[in-house]
Amino acid sequence: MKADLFGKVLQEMRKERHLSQEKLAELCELDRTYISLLERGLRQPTLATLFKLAAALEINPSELVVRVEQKSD
Amino acid sequence: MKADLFGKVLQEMRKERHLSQEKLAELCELDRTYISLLERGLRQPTLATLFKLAAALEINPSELVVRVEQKSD
DNA sequence: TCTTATTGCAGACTATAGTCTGTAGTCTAA
DNA sequence: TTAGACTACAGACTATAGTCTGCAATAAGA
Repeated sequence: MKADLFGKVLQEMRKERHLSQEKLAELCELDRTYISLLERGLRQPTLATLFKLAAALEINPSELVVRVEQKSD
Repeated sequence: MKADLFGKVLQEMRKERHLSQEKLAELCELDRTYISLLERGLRQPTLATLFKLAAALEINPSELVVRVEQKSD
């Protein structure tokens, strides 16, 4: 699994929902700069963080993972 | 998301495959004691670790997450 | 018994997830 | 020009993921 795939998925999902990094961070109670790190592939979320992000994006956590898998092909 | 759900799923999947913690650890290049910590809900894997575990269990990472979601209900 | 396989668990450690503060760059609208 | 919204990024920090070593407990089989 390439390190930056999740970041790309996260950014796509966030932009589709017209959310700023700051607004997303607020929704999932994470730091704004950490969202930036995730999107740039400089951090890997834990499973608990994945669930928080998915909830904020109103998507199933597993669906987020599916999108990462699809990018792996 | 309750902290120990993933651990239960992991243990179920491992036992279905008749793998010891040690063998699973070897397959995904993680420490045996860490598998134990995961199964007991004392650690949360990162996304990268989730992918490693799924590969060792010969299952899609997203399918692992689906099982955690199902336990959340 | 004894041995082997398996797992829990403690303790000390290293690597990285996640926070906090601040600065600078870009873009858009007034 | 300037002000506001957005983001990249640096640095120093705290919390937790993940490793390593070793010991104790249990169960199953010779």
